[in-house]
Amino acid sequence: MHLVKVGLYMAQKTEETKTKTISVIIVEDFKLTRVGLRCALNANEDINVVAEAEDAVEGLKLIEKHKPDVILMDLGLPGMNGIEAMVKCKEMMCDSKIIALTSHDRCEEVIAALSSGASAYCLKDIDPQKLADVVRDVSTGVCWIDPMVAQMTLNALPKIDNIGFLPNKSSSEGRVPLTEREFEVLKHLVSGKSNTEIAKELIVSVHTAKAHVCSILQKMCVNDRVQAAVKAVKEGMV
Amino acid sequence: MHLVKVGLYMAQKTEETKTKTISVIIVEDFKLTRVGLRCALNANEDINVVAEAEDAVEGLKLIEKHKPDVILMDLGLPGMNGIEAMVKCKEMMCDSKIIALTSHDRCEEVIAALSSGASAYCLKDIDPQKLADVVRDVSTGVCWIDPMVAQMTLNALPKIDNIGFLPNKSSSEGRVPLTEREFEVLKHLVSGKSNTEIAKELIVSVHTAKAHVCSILQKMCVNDRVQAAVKAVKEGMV
DNA sequence: CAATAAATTAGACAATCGGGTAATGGATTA
DNA sequence: TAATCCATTACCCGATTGTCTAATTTATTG
Repeated sequence: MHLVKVGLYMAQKTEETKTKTISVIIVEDFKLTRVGLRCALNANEDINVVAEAEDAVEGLKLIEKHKPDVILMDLGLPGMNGIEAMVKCKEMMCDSKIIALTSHDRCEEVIAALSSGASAYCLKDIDPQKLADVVRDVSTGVCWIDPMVAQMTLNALPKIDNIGFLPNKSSSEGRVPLTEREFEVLKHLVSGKSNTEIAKELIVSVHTAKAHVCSILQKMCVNDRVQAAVKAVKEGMV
Repeated sequence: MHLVKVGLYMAQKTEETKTKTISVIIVEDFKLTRVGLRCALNANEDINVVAEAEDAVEGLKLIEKHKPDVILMDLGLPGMNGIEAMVKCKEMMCDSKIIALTSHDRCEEVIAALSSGASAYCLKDIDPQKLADVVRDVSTGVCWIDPMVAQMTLNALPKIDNIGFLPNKSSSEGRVPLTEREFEVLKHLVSGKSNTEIAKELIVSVHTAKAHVCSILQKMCVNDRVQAAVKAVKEGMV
């Protein structure tokens, strides 16, 4: 019975998600931990540790070079800490998902990490195989938070008055989705670039950039790029 | 390979928490969805759906009676909605972990659910086997959030000043604080108002508004109002 | 009291923005 | 095949933006 289940699960995995391996970069100062992480992850054939760094500066270089799917980031690094590194990472328009890894469970550290770009928070005593699962989850965009700190994270969320919460209203109804290209433009827009700069980045004319921005504004139902940027940030579109 | 992993994981579990199977209660108004959920979960021998309810009132009774490990709670219930039910659930000192289940991806709904007692947020198009994984995860206390809404949730977390995190850096050193008036202007700026509109709101001339904006940009070390707005939102200044 | 900072106003200027309209080629779909 | 959507480019035009210099008034602080 159990065998059947696992079999089914693997078969399903193979068809859907496991078409390519997940590339991972490890940023961790302790050599021993680094080796342990690498071994634990590389034991999974769908996960591939492509590089390792022992400090944030080196890590950022490797991240920019390899553009991995997932980054395992230790928070307690010498020099630039993991949180600063994550912020820098986001600034360089990096799409990699970040797993914050630490042995601490201080509330501020958890919140700081998650609000600075981490998609997951793991304590270092995590089961190695579980970590592999988290890597897979996070690579698809899931937010995963260790049991030890999950509650304090949830408590930190702003309480929303649930009056006026209407189950009837369908949200994404009249919403026109942005095209891929428009999303690219939106990212640059959010980073504060002018149309000219966006055009330069995407190697198109200013007219094209303007056309995309115009279209974005209409689809997002906003009047100017500031509103678009704020809405994008608040709704987590970028 | 996979078998070994499952074996190890279960062995570990057995010592700690999983001496018995995970009991689950489903609260969902659509009969068809209810059947689907039950089948998907009961196909796993370590998960046992002990009861089902089609509305919140009935659900709460069953929860009090069975005290399940995990509750699958639909948010769009008739009468008392899922969020109210979760609040009531916490009030009755219930230790069950709650998975919020919905097809909506509205930001307020997500935050409301997670801040009202849910440990996980799943969209209904989740893979059935994945849902079983989430049930296992959540039963150990993990916080799990669907990729579709993960980013917006993380963005809702309060931003913590991450400088000063390390013993090295002295925290808000070279930072010039905004004046009260400038904060007012910033708020309007973030809401996407033009200088003219800001001036009208504050009953000052456009020149004044512009002067404030100019000063804000310099103090925040950004080049334009878009960057200022994004930074303000990201750092939770507004 | 004097000095400093903040808020206010003004004029001017180059650059950018947002909204039109319109055309072309490529890809996908009906 | 025709229709549709997307990306691209172009031009025009009025409105807006960001920076500059410069001046006045009002608090606040030493």
